[in-house]
Amino acid sequence: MRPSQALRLLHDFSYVLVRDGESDLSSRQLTVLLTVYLEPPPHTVRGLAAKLGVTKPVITRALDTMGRLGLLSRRRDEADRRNVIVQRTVKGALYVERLGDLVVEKAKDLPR
Amino acid sequence: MRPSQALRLLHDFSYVLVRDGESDLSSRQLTVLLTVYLEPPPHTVRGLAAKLGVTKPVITRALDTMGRLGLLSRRRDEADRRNVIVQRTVKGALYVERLGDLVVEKAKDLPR
DNA sequence: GGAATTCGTTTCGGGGGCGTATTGTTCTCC
DNA sequence: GGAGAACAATACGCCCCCGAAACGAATTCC
Repeated sequence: MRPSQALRLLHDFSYVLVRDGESDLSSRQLTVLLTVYLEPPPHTVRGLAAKLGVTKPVITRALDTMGRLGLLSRRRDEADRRNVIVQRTVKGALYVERLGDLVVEKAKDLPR
Repeated sequence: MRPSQALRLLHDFSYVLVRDGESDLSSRQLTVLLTVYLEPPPHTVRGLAAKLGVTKPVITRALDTMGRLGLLSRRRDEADRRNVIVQRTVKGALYVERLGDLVVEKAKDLPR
C-alpha cells in the first residue's frame, strides 16, 4: 500500500464515521475497545492502562462511557476481588465487526 | 484485505497514536484535516460543514484548535470577503504525511 | 440605497475528558 | 492479625467540545 492510498483510506473511513454520526468514541476509547476485542483476555484496568501508556482513571472513564453504550462490560475477578475484568458484549462485537467491514470496503475502492 | 486484517490495522494504528500521545485530534478534526489535504481546494467553513454533515461552529472550532496546533491556517477570501479559505501548512502536511506512513508501515506488518 | 440573504464567529448552558491526588476495598507478607 | 501494597473508583479543578441561537460583516437583489 502506498502512502497516498493509506491517506485516502484513512480519510474515507473517518469520513463515513463522522458523516453517519457514529464518531462518539475518542481515539483512546477506540484503542481500548479494539485492544479488548483483538488481544487475548483477560483484560484488567491496570493492564490496559499500562499497555496504552495512560493513567488508570482514563481506563475507568473509558469503561464507564463504553459500558453505558453497551460496547463493553465489567466483572469482578472472583479469584482476586481487587481486579476488574473487562468483557466483550454482543453489541460491542457487532460494532467492532462493522468497523472492520468498513475498512475492508473502503480499501476495496482505493485506486490502484 | 480481510476484516480481521483491517481490525488489526486499525488497532495497531490507533495504538501507536495513543501510545505516543499524539491523539489530540477528535475524529471530526481528523476528518477535517484529511479533507483539506486530500480534496481539491478551495475549502470554506460552509463547504466543509456541508461535506461532513456537521454545523458550522464545529468547523470553526476545529480550525481554531488545529490552527493553534499549526496544522491548518485561515485566510479571508478577497474575492468575497464573507468567505474564509482554509489553507494547508508545512507542519500540517508533515503531520498528515506521517499518518499515511504509519498506516503503510502497519499494513506491511499484517499477517497474510 | 435599503432590505434580505449569506457567511463565519461568538455566546450560552450542558456534558465529557484530562491528570493529580485521594479513598475504600482486597490481598500479601511477616 | 496487623502493616503495607495493590487495585479500581472517585473527587477536584481545568479545558475542550457540543448544538442552538444570536451576532456582525459582507454581498446580493430589487
